[in-house]
Amino acid sequence: MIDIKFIRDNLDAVRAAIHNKNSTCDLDRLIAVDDRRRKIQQEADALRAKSNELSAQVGLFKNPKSKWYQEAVAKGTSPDQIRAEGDKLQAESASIKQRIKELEDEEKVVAGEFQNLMLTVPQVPSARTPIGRSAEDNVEVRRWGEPRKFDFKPKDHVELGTALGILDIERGVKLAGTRNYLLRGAGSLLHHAVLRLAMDVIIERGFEPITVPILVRDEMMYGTGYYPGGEEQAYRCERDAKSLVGTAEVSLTAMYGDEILDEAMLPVKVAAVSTCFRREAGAAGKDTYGIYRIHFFDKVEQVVLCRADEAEGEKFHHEIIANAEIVLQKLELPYRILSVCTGDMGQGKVEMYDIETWMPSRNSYGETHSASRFGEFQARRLNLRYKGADKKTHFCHTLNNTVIASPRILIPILEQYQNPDGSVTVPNALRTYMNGLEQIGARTA
RNA sequence: GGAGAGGUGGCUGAGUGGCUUAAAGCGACGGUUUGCUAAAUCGUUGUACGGGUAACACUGUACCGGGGGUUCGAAUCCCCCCCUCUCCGCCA
Repeated sequence: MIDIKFIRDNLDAVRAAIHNKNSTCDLDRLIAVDDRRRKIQQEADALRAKSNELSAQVGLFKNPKSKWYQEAVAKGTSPDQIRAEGDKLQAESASIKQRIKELEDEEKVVAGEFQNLMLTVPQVPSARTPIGRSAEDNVEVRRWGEPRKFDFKPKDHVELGTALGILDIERGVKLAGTRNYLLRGAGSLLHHAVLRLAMDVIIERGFEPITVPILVRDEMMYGTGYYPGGEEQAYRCERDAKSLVGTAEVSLTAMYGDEILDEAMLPVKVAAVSTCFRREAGAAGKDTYGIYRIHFFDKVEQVVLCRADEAEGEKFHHEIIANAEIVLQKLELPYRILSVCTGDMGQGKVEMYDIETWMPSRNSYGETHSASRFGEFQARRLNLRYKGADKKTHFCHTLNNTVIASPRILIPILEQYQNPDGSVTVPNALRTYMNGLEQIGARTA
């Protein structure tokens, strides 16, 4: 959500954002509803003021203990006269109440529509964000590392993992349906090793590790911008009005919602490893092979809450991207960074970069990380604020990025590190997390 | 899951229908006093949305966990929900 005042003052910029982000937000309707909302408020406020005034008077007339009453009696006014006067005012008050009631009913309807429209207004993207319709218009920023050139016919991760007995998709599907899997033995160890490495890196970079709920109240989904619109993508537990998160970003970002932080607490840098649940509705038939697009996975996520300062937000954006790069570089996996275009970035984002890691079986880079900067979009929805040195409260700015998501990252690991005999060399950086294991499969001796 | 007790400003805590624009204290901020620290003393002290202004000032409304209701008038009475605590039961 962005500031209605900002919207009214920057109609052109918002209109452009709606167009460039392929948003269906009806800006004209929003402005019309807001106009009506303000009119109603003004009228109702005036009536309420009048009503309060009358009630105060009636109070004096009806309360024999009041100073006014006692003075009136002392002056010779009879209790009957006072009561009659009070009844008259009371009748007048009642008629005003009737009109207030009507206005309030309309206010409720209008405010509801206003809220719904406000939730659909996109954040204005940064000036350097490329304008485009879809993922095809994303712009590559830089690359690191060289994709491996194989002198034998490389296998894909499913062939490798199944033959090694570390990946069992069939039984995963038997248990839980399509897009499910089992990781076994060294596969499971590899999965945990990657997460441990990522946690160690992010902690070393100054982030507080936090264990968070992954089944959260729906309002956290609204607060972080996943709802409305993303309900189909999430597993909702309707009878509890809660949802399984698709990322720990939700819990980490909403953690301080409805609070006013001391500026000295900022920036808040937190990270969590959590299981992530995604229904992948609408993705039927897409990436059905292997463990690329699956219903559950584990992810180390990093979140920064900082002051409402554009430059500071940009600084932290670079920082959280660098954090993810450190992990990939430790794993010696080639990757590239994309500046995500307006049409592909999501309504709440100011700026977004994806990191794609080289996946031999796709003969291309595949998305493994996503780094977003939201400005105050999420903070406004979450009512997440801080008190600044200027004594005023401001909405925080929020950012987040993947540190590592597994098992998707196992795709490039298995495929890049495979050997001609079908074994897989364990990346150096992971060996300490796997009891020194150097190779999965064929004998090392 | 059962029974009970609660939820008031940054914090503690009064307030059971109208002299409450939420007492008092603490904290914070500002002034005075002071060789420094401490103490004393005086004052200020929330949020949101409107109106107003160049910006202040000023001003209206709402807010005592959330939402409804009763009433001319609700922190206070009624209903529903959420949360916390205590005891019991169950349990990794």
